[in-house]
Amino acid sequence: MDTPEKILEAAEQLFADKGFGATSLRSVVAAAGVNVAAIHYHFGSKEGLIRAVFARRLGPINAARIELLDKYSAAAAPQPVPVEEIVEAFIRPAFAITSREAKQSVLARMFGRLHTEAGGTVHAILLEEIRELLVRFHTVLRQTLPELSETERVYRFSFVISAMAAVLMAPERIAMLSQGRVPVGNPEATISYLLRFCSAGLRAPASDRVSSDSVQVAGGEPANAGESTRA
Amino acid sequence: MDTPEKILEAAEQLFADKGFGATSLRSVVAAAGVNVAAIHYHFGSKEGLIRAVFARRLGPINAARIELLDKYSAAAAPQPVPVEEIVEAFIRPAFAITSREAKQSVLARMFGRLHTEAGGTVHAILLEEIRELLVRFHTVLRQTLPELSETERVYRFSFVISAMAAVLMAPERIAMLSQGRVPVGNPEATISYLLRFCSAGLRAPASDRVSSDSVQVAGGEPANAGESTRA
DNA sequence: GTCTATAAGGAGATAGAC
DNA sequence: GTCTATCTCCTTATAGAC
Repeated sequence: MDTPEKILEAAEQLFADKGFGATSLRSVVAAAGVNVAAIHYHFGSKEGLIRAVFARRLGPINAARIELLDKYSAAAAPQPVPVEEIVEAFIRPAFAITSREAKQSVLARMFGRLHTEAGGTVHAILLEEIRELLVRFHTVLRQTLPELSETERVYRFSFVISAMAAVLMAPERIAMLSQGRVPVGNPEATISYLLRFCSAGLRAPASDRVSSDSVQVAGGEPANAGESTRA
Repeated sequence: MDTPEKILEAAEQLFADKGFGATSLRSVVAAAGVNVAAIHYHFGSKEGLIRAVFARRLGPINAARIELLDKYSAAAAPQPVPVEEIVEAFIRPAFAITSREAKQSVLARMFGRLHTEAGGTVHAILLEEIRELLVRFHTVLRQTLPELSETERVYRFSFVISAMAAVLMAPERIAMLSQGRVPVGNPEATISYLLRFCSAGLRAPASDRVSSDSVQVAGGEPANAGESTRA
């Protein structure tokens, strides 16, 4: 393993454990067994390192998301994609990378942190990377749930992201919430719980009246075609 | 306004904006217009300050949560409390404190941060303060949703907490997710969206088979009506 | 109680020898 | 490419005058 890779591995682990802001470059080089100057030589700055760590992982995950969504889209056409499949296409790839390797949940926790660590550089990096992805998912969701106002649809999908991100970031928090009574760590079970909860939540009857609210989106389809109150 | 209070106000604002770890005591004293040494004189340390900031706010919110839950509990007796009311009892008090004063969402964002800023001191402080509250809510939830396994029930309530915390912490993230198309800031609408989504999610058909896991509780509806098995 | 001054150390980043 | 040494800045915390 060459020096840049050693640094990336160590940084990933530390970012997952302590967060981006709280991880010092000095702790990274100590964990990687390389020199202090190596990070700046290879990545330029701390922000450059964070960016590189993500670039290595976020791409494949988002590609898998799009691939799954395309698959479900094709299978459902010309009907809208079922809610469950939209949610699964978004959630599963984020967990998939976890169960493959021994490192377990390091990646998952780092990505969870990416969603919850607000403000500043990190948030900007995330947004840059997933903007296109979100447009894609919202487009599909709009067809599946036309009875929701644009606003409520966006809120609901943000709830899905939040629930997923939180459980990715700190699976052990679940155990804490239950005073240790509940086992933790089975990714397949977690995915299943998330799918049930989020799908039902997305499909809940609309809260907004569908009226003046629907916002026209450039390049998107007209929102709120038929108004059906479906559970 | 005396010095300790000035410090608490300024700290609250900064913690909400930048997070606990990223807020330096120097920025707090600068914002409060007091001296560097004042914090240590009045609160002993940074951790002492964090603790004091929460002690001032978390108590009343959790008291309001319990009060609401008791009210709904009494109104429903001897039936289980409806899911919507359990969720509302948990969510509304966290937003209520927001809309009262001009400070707007400072408090809300700080509490959101409290939920999402994982690890270390802050998490320990939170857990200490809300342990009793969680036991109470889970007890009520167990009666309302006896068809869920204990594990799935705990997961689902953690999703509720996550969704709420995320929107409390960064309401502007919603706007970002939607490329700025969606307006933000109406607390009552946000509560309404959360209630719909979370209630439906909690009430979704069980994913787990109810076997050895479920803790038996008296007085529930039949379990697992129309269940389509999905991984 | 409040201030100035300062201690003691960690942060990110860089220059220059090898 | 990798190292040592160092710069500059910022952090928490404290000592002691007023």
